[in-house]
Amino acid sequence: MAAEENLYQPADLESRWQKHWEQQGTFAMGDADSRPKYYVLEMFPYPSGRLHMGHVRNYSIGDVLARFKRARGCAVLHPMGWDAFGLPAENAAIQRGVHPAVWTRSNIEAMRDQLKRLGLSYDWSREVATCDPDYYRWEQDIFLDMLDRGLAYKKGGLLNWCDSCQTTLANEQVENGLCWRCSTTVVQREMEQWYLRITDYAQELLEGLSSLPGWPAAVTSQQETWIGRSVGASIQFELVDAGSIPGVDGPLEVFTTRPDTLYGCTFMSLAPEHPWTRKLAEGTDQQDAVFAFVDRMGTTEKADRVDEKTEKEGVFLGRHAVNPVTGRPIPIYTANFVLADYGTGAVMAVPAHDQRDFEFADKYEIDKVVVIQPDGDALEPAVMTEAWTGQGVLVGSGDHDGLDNEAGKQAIVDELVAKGCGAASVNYRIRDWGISRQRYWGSPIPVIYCDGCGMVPVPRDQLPVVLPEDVEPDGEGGSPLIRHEAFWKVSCPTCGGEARRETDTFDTFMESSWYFLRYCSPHFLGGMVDPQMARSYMPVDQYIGGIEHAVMHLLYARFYTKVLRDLGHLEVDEPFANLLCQGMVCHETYRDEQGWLYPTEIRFETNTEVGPDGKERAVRKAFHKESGHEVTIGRVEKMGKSKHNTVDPEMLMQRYGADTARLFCLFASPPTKDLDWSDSGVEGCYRFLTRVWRLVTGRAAELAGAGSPEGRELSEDAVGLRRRTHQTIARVTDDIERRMQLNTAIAATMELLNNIVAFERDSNGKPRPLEDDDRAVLLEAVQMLLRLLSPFAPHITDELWQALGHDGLLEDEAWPESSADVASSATMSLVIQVKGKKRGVLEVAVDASEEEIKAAALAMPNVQKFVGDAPPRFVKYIPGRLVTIVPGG
RNA sequence: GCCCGGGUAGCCCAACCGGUAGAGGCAGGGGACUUAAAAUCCCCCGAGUGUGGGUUCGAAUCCCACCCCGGGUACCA
Repeated sequence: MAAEENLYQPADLESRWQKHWEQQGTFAMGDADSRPKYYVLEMFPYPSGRLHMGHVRNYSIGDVLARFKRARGCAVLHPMGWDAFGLPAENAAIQRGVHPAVWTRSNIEAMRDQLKRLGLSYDWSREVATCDPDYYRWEQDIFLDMLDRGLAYKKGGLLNWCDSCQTTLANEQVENGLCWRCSTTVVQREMEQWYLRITDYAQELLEGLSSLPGWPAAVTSQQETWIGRSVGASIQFELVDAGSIPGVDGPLEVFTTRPDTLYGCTFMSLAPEHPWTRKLAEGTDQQDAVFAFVDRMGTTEKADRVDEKTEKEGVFLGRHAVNPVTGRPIPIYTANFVLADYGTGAVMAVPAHDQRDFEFADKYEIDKVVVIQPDGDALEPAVMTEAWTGQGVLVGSGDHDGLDNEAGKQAIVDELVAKGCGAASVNYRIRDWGISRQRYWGSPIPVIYCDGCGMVPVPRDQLPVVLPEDVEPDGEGGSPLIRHEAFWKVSCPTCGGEARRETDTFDTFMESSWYFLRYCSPHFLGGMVDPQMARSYMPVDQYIGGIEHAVMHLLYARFYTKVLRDLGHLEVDEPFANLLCQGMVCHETYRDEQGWLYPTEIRFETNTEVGPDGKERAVRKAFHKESGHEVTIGRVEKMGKSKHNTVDPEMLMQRYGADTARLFCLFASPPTKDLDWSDSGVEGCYRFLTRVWRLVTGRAAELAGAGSPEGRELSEDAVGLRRRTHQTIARVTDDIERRMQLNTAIAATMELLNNIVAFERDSNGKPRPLEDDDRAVLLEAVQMLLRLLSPFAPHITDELWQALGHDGLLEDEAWPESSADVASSATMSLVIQVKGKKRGVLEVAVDASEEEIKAAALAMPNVQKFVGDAPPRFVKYIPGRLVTIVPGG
């Protein structure tokens, strides 16, 4: 018997269907299509060579949506490509002697193969790889446009430098003072590099966030914080020795959000890096102290400098400025807590009303002047223990005394404007995007430096500037392009003289800032995107990826979109209408004295033990497979190499097949929440598919051609199954379309299977013989089960669909509609509550009137017992749910 | 510190607008099948929702205070 059974063997059938889809072009998308478009996009991967479980989860979510929308009649654009430039390729080259291009391309091959084996419904004809000159040439082209418009510029200054990556980093790419990629402490270096004027778009980037209700608040609020808009005033402070200080011309400018406290400003603080810090001190008797302090700050790590716990310290510069409203001279200091790159790098210090200034003034015995009195309190500088930063009424502020401090802000700004030494002003924390990288494996920056002509853009007809591949990264520091004479030695496009090419390459976030556009017309030769295709497909309707890019990729892509709109390449303001950030994939950790262990090295034992409460409970222990010793089961953490708590998707696919891998990633938790890996949970999903398989293959022959259940006189059980079938259609549809709650959609299909099995079994749990009517109902239920399951587990469902005698693909079947008539039942059960406590259940016809229901509820013996004789205070009917009664008396 | 999430059976999770706390899976127990085991099938057990208050006829859900976990951010003038 067993030998004849048709076993579920995913490996074989999955590759068969994948080939079939590819040959049929099932997921390819033509451009002339009258159906409504739906663009579903998952963040494209860096081609590391192997998928990890986070990828599987990310792409499975997107694939369900793509397949669902296709079934709902949309023209679905669902592309995939490769974020192919970047450091790991160079590191691999240095460590293993493989060229980055070779390494990257073979990784792409391997990962594309893995993606195909997952059965993801991509239109592979749109695949792009960012390291392809046909791709990055358009980035170079747009860069030249930005250069023309002044949106790209080069400047020197202090930059974030990662010594491990041997390159500069943009501000967004420094996380807690560490490199986002390798967690090395970032240091400051004086360098020249290219910038994009993202600050020109700061206000629009901020305002645009409110047009994105489909984005998680966690992301929009992070971007809002990053952009950091502050409203206040810029104020000029004249210097006491104005005009006689070499290198210092004009007043000292500050930005403040508290112009209302200006009368209380008793000193100023400059960042050690402020261009005037040394100049002001030069020649005064403070010179040596100041220079020593600035030097010391220069060698202090930024992370330590900006730690709030670091004591405030500084040095008097030996100079004074004039408070523009009081006319009093105030000392100028340099202070460690003043940031060079925020505002003007100089602050007006109001010790009575700013905690930092308060501490600083305490330490250096600087006057505190109270200019805001809180309601019902009289602040006295001598006895204050901390600054008053709250609201109050202005005092000691000349004509403004008595004003509420909020009104005082405007009043004092008005005074400054009248005096010509200040104005209302808005400041942003975001700074321009530094895009030069001193690395090889990236797109060349298309400019040339000529001694005679200066910086010269590479003429358009010479694009792309192709990254030479006859280069061997050696880890010597600096881009190897510097040592590649054939690359950098060029003649000047303007004068024909000897010139040098730029040898830095673009930040790889440049490529990922517009790849979603290239997918719209991946082979277009006239520009980065065919405007007509951009019009057809943009914006992305649903973008799916990790939240780690909240202020890197997602901000840059929004910026790029606005720039490209202004350059006439597209018409949308925002690239991604809806964003879903999937949760992390987590796994238990295991360790022994030697360190972390991989799950594959562990064997488990479960025993029941009697706990201290006398109850029996299961106790799970972990043992090292090889040595047999017990190992510690640690906490559940994000899967990662460092903790060894990874599960390889490849193993999973080989053992259970792609359908199970997909199903588990979607079933174990809702898409936006973290997913705890569980081997037994995977087994459960496999078991579910096996049950579906056995059910359908066991009944296929007799079900094929069983006909429709419509218009038949059905048994009660059959009506019940039809009802569950149609209820399930409605639930799964709603769970995917409106709620994006894929775990409960799958649970609903599991429930339907349970109902189907209960229907087709006899009292001994064996398949029972079926009448015609039952066969029709069963066929409908089974077909709906397959159709509903197909976005999640596309291979097995196609196979079983065929087994039921269908020639076409399930992918070509429309999504089913739930019939409200069939889904509803004739009666409903209502809970009857008395004073909020459940006292009975009433079975009534669904069309019973409210009066009938209330009367029936009150008539129930158990209800009467609790209601008593007095007329009830009130009786309320919650339709379809319950009747609640409050007794009178 | 501040800003987001999250705390529901032994575990992962449901409960959508305030209306019967349980859909689904795992684990556990029992039974059927088997020489036996695995697989399979059937049945069963199980929490009162982190804590303390409040609103309500009724709270996992709303309000207040607090605890724990995860993420982000942190001298931003």
